[in-house]
Parts: sequence; C-alpha cells; structure tokens
Amino acid sequence: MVDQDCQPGPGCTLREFRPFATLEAETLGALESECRVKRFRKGETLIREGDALSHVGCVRQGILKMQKSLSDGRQHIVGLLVDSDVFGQEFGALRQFEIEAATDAEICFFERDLFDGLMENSPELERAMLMNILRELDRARDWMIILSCQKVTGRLAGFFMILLTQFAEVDHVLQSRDGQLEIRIPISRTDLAHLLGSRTESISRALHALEDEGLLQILRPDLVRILDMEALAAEAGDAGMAGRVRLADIRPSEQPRS
Amino acid sequence: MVDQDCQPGPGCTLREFRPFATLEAETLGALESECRVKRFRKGETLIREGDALSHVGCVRQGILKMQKSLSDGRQHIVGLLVDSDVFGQEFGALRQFEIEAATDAEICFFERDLFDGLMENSPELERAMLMNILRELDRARDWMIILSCQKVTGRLAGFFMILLTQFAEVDHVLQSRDGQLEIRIPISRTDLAHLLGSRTESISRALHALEDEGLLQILRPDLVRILDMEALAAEAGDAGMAGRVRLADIRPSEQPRS
DNA sequence: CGATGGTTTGAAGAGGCTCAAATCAAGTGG
DNA sequence: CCACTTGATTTGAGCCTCTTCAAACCATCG
Repeated sequence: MVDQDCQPGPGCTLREFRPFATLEAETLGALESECRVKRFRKGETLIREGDALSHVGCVRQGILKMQKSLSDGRQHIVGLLVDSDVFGQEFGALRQFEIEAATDAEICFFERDLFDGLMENSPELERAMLMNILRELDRARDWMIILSCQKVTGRLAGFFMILLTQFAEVDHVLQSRDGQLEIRIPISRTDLAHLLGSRTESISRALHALEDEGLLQILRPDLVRILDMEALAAEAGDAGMAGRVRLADIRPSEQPRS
Repeated sequence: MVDQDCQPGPGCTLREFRPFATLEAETLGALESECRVKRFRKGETLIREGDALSHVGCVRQGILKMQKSLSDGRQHIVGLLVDSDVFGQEFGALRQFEIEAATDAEICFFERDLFDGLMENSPELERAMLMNILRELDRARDWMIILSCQKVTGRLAGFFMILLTQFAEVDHVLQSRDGQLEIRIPISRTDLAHLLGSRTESISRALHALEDEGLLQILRPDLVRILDMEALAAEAGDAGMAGRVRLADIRPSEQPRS
C-alpha cells in the first residue's frame, strides 16, 4: 500500500499538527525530512487486516475509517481517524483493523523503524503518542455509548453530538451560517450504517424522522442544519454533551450554498 | 470512597500482578509499602462520576464495571476491570465514568501523587501503564464489535467469546469439567443488559435461545456449558475469535458442582 | 414462613430489517 | 446537448425481533 510512489514531503510542515506541536526541533526536523506524503481517493484501502505495519501514518486531511470485516460479510467501523490522528504505531499490536479512506485523504507516512528510533530518544514524542492513544480510547468509549441507544434515531443523534463536540476543527464538517449550525455529514450512508450498527435504509428513515420532529433540517443528503440542539442531545441520551459544544470554535461558512 | 479505613497492605505482594511484574525492585518496594488494600461488596461504588481522582487503583480480585449514566436514566457499561487492571491514572482525563463493583472485589490503592512521582522516575512503570491503556483500547473495540450485532443472541454469543478469549485467568470464570468448557457468568443479567445494550428479559430469552439451538447448556442461571464453540463464534460474527481460545490456560474445576 | 432480589415467562405493540423498486445526481459517450 | 450508465439515497410493504409491562417463579435470608 505504502510504496515508492510516495513523494518526499516538500509541503510537509509537521509543526502545525497537534501531536508534533510540542516536539523539540531536532526530532521534528528528522521527521519532516523523512516523511512521505501520499493521497488516497475515497474508498481506497491504506492498510489491510493483517498487513505488516511497515509505516506509521498521520492524517493531514480527510477522514479514514478503521473497520473490521466479520465472517458473515458484515463490516463494522470501530473508529474514524481525522486531522492529526496517528495510526500504525500499535506497540503491542494485539488487534488489527483494516484502514480505508472514507473521504479523499492526504496522509503523511514515516518508516516505522525510523519512528520507533526517534521515539526511543524523545520523551516528548512518546508522550504525544500516549496522548494519541488516550484520545482514541476516549473516542472508542463515545462510540460505545451511542451504540447503546436502542433506537436508531438516538444513535444518529448521538453521532451528530459527537461531530458537534469533537469535529470542530476537522475539514469543513461544521459551519455556522446566519448564526445557525450546519453539519456536513462526512461519510456515506453505508459507512454511517456500519458505524451505528444499522442499515442504510434505517439511517435514512431516522434522519428524516429527526427532521419531522423539527430537530434539524435536511438541506442536502450530506448537509443538515441543527434547529434544536437541546432536543438532539436529549434524543441521544445526553450524558452532558450539549454543554460541550463550542460554537466559538466553528468557522463561518466560506463557500456559497451552491 | 477511598479513605482512612484502607489497611496498609501486609499481604500486598505486587510482583504477581502483570503490570508490576517487570518493575525494578526499588519502584516495586515503594509501591508495596505505600499501597492500601480495600474490599468492596457487589454493588458498592468506588468512584462516582466527577470525583476527583485522588488515588490510583489496581484490581486484585473481582470485577469492576465502568459505567455512564445517561440523562434519561439509562445506564451503559463501557468496560469491565478485572485482575491486574489499573484504573484512575487517566492522564489527560477527558471523559469520566462511574466505577462500581460488579462482584465482591479487592482493590489495591496508591496515592495519586506518589504514583505519578514514581512514574516520572521509572520508565518501566510508565511503559506498564501504556500497556494497560492499550489493553483497554483493545477491549473497548471488542465491545464495539459485539455491539454491532443487531440480534441479541449474536451479542450474547460475542460476550461469551470475549470471556473465552480474554478471561482465562480471571477469578473462576472459566473452568473445564470432563473436557468440556464451562463459563461462570460473572455479572448479573441487569449488568449484562447494560453492557450489551439490551434488556434483562431479552438477555434471558437470548440465552435460552442459544440453549435451544444446542450451542450451550444452562446448568445454573450463572453457569453454562459450551457445547458447540464453532457455532457460538459464528453466531457472534466470528472475526477470528474461535481460534484464540486457549483451552490449555483453563484450569479444571476444583469445586464440586454443588 | 413471608420478604426480597434476581431470573424467567407471557402477550401485545413498536421499531428495524429485508427485499424490491423508485428517485436523484453525476458522469460518460454518442 | 441528450440518452444512458452508475452509484447513492429514499420510499414502500411485510415480517421478524426486541421492548414493554405484567406476572410468575425461585432461591436466599431474616
């Protein structure tokens, strides 16, 4: 998957990415000079289940999905990787997942050996990786909680609440327009179904049910406007998520509605 | 929760617990001399959501549940803590959960300040904590995967597969008798329902459905004999779990059937 | 023996899955 | 520019499962 056609990274300034922001210059320089940027189109597979992990990756742009294929053909998504997330550095590496691009994506790769070597000598890098893992653990539990809703509308509402609380800086997922919040649903209905443990048809019906109840408005299949955040949080079972939405972090829409 | 009535640990030999097995003598000694053992009865709360984490805990015996209470009164269990699991050392500590004893349990506590101080000076301890977190992440994803089954029988089968693959050393959950595998279900139906995103009634029905299909035999409400592991794995969606069951690790039953 | 907490069973209804078909948007090639 | 293909989303109808509410059952403990 990750091979010769990676470009040495001329535009690969790592400083702006959260995990690398606090690194000392020496380690940062070594990483920057050795990184390879590669682009993937939506649907392309980055890492197959069971592949040897020869590289460590960092998401520069786009959204990746970590998924598991079950023996009966079902697939389940166990997590999304977004801006600044690092993957492939699974130390003990017990479980393995397939990693696939959910949207067009731009990834920065490092040779695993190089990366491990740098980590040996840089407590900052090691600490950054620890933080990365903790963030993943937190997210995994968030997914678990929304999966605990038995109604699909609740799970979908929970998905939106997660986007609202954690995806403020990601791509153009969140935008505010006329003071109202809009969400660009960044993944397909199929992926959403795999993520929420349901079917595309049920997802579609649930979305329209939320619209009928007046919690949101469907502007396009992949774009919704939030009308009643409180009710949305309540539908999801809340757990104190509504309060964590930071409107200030969300940039006003730049693009015309089209 | 954790206060004066903790006993200094005369029987607190930490070496036998996985996370501490590789520690250098100095750190181990410091931990052993400062640890406090406390017992909890089934249902007691160890840490309330939002409590300040003044102590780090390590499970010596029993099973704890990490749970989240939702605004509509529902509860959901996001993980179980068993033998040798460490909790309360949530570095960045973003999300908080309530921790409650699912069975009678024996916990070993350390002052948080002491623990953090030791970790500063002991890369081995830090590494052990990293491994602890990776294990938790792995488990969280396992739970996610079994939650993705839409039928309760599938989720229950998945729960059994997790017990079979990961709980070999825990308490007396797994036993072999006459060459056949028996599982002591270590948590109540209510907890099982909270864990699998269902209701106690559905859990009960699903268990009996598995018996009717001949996959297992219910010996007591909390004790089942596995009759067809292949079929059980298939029911759970497999994902290669059946192969990971290590019969060799499971001790023969010592106690009479009663 | 009567209380109590956990488990099981029963019946009715809501909700989600399945399969099938309609709709829609975006490309492609003539 | 239009017809046609392609892929994704939506809608519809019937069936199956799970939830809900209620009651029965069962073991344990005063």
